[in-house]
Amino acid sequence: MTGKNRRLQILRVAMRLFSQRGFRGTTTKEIALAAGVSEAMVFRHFATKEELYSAILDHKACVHETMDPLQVVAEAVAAKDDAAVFEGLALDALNQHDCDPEFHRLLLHSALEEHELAHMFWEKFVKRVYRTLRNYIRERQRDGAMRNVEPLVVVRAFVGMIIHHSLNNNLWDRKQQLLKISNQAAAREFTNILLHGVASTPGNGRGHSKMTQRRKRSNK
Amino acid sequence: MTGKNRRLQILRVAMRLFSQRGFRGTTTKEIALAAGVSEAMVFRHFATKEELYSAILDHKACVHETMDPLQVVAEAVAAKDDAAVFEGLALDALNQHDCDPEFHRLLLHSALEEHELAHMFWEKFVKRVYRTLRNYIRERQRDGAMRNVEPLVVVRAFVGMIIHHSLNNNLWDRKQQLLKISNQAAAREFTNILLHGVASTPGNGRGHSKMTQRRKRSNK
DNA sequence: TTCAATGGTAAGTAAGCACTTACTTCAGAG
DNA sequence: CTCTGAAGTAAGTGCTTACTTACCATTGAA
Repeated sequence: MTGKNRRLQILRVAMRLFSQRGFRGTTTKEIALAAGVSEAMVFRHFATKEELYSAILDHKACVHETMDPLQVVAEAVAAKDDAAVFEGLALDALNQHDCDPEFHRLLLHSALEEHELAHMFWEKFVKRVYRTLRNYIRERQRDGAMRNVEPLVVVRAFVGMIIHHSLNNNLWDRKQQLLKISNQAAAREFTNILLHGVASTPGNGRGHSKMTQRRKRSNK
Repeated sequence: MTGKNRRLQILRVAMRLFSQRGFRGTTTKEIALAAGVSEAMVFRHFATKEELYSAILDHKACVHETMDPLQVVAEAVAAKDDAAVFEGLALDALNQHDCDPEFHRLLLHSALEEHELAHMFWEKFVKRVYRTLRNYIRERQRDGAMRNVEPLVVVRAFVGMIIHHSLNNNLWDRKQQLLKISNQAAAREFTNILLHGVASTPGNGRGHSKMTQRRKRSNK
């Protein structure tokens, strides 16, 4: 087997094991065994265990940091079709999580271990998602299509529903005993709740309702 | 120092360390050092490291499994004041997470490591929360105060917002750079989104009166 | 005074860990 | 055929880990 292929194979095996047992919970011996080579081979390709970990994270993260979060629903954004925007995003995220649950676990592990990946992921991916979605919501608020809630709160609520649902399905309740629902249906329902939840109330035109003004900066 | 006190002290120290670095990431030596005793002392009180871990989890879990999730908002439930019910629950949960972030981390670690605590917590606490809230929502749907969404989806959406917000604040973004908001405000906004999101639509039922009287008592 | 119970430790041990060394095998270029 | 370089390994090395042993020191009741 060529060096490059071997390297990639070790990387993949290690990723699987790290996501299952965490960084500290996985030994280099296990990785070597699972890859069908000797431990020395692992260290020929990656100087240290830490470097192997970083290589995985870099490899995974670079996929995320290049893409535009709203790209997948670009035309819905252009058409200002809120339902299509949010439902599309939700569905995409849920599907992504389903077909790559390892990454989610890896991220959690690294957040708990305070590895820099967690920070990187936050900075390069999460922040951008929040920013982009906030801008979209702001625009729709100016259009009078949504009430004047702090956009970031709306983003958090929406992301919360989705991430929590995924976390449930592939960490806590893998058999979905508590709630079994297709990704399509989940995306639709969550979007429904959110959009009704932030819709401008009837007769409130541009969203400067009593209700939204009443509750600004209530405590000091 | 008496045996009982020492035991408790070791337990607390260990909990702190486990929540910071995970089970495998924490050595018995570190625990002993942090408790100001020798390693042998740790093993006098807890036969194995695993037993120490279990003791912590049992100790923590027993608090949760005895209490009724809706008890904290019992009178709001009786009065069918939806806003007070959900806002109260949200606020209570957020405050709980704030004053005991260790438990949240411990839970995540144990879920990732597939320790039985995670399963226990799910069975004995989460399931009950879901069941109780579902029943409440069902009742309010029969009252005509909420539209006919699958109640468990509503619960998941609501729990998702809250848990995700807490997770953000004490795992990913401890400085709250992305979104800084008081627990009161967060509870209020999330509840607002949810209740508007599932409110019965105009002309669809008899439930508007509740909706309009929702916010008589202002925030403090 | 004695002595057993209690709270505590210093100094282990065996296994496991990340990482290294010194070696073999073998395909292809000259 | 010979030589080179890359793929691969067996068998370490030294350190860390969970856990143990054998011992010390104080206390308070008999």
